[in-house]
Amino acid sequence: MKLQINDDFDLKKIANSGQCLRWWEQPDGSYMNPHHKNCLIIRPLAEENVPVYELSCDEKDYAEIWSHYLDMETDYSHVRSLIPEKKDPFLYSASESQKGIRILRQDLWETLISFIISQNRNIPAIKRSIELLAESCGDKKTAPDGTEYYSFPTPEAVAALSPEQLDTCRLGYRCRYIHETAVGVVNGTIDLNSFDALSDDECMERLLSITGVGKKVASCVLLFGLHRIDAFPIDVWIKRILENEYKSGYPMEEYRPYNGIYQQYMFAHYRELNG
DNA sequence: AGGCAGGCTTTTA
DNA sequence: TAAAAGCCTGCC
Repeated sequence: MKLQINDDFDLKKIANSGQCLRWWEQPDGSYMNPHHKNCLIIRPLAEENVPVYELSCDEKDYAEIWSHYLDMETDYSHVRSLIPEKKDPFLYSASESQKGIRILRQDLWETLISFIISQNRNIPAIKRSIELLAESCGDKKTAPDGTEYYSFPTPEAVAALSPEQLDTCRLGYRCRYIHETAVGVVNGTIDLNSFDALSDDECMERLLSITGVGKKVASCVLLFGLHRIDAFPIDVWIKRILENEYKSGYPMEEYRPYNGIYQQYMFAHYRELNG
């Protein structure tokens, strides 16, 4: 189907933002991304300067799955318009240069495992481990364009892996965290379905009780897996930003409930400048 | 109680 | 060789 998108929407910026580790750029400039049991291909069409895209799904699947996944309910240009240009020139210029990023509504389980894997590693290495894990126990699928890929493994599939099999995914010391988390989800110790009904703070508390999940990973899971858009992950880059650009403090209270979206602008902007 | 040092696997630049 | 979308353990 064809779709015109008038709000902020930049495929490349979303794919490179670091929130999604399985968006694959195709030779023709389109992007393919698996989600649950489905896979979507989005191809930009340059038609008379109108932001039109060709999606590999039909209207029904767009309405039921992909519109929500792409967070089309949120008006990002409005969220950007709330940034005080003169009072906070750094955030303002970050939001201008990174306009087009959206916070996807990704699967909670996949996000949890992906960000446990992410700790103390750079993005190419993270993506590699995730693909190895998918290949080792995900299901082989065929994308709408005929490409083969592996779905993100279920908790049951990961829990069933032997230590030797997990070790082939180059997870290093995170092997134990991944395995214990998968087992916890399977046996009900970790009830991912219960999170939606909880407050941000309650979600944070439960996430922190998982071995291998600290404050940073938990914040990423809140933001990317539970769509709590006020969550503010502080990684090495954000830490540098706070130290260098906000010596007199960052106005967290003032920016509620959009701290997570602003964090994404700053993260991507700073990495582009210094990474 | 809360903060800090040291260690951890592997990849990337 | 240092750094990488950090966390855990042990120690104070």
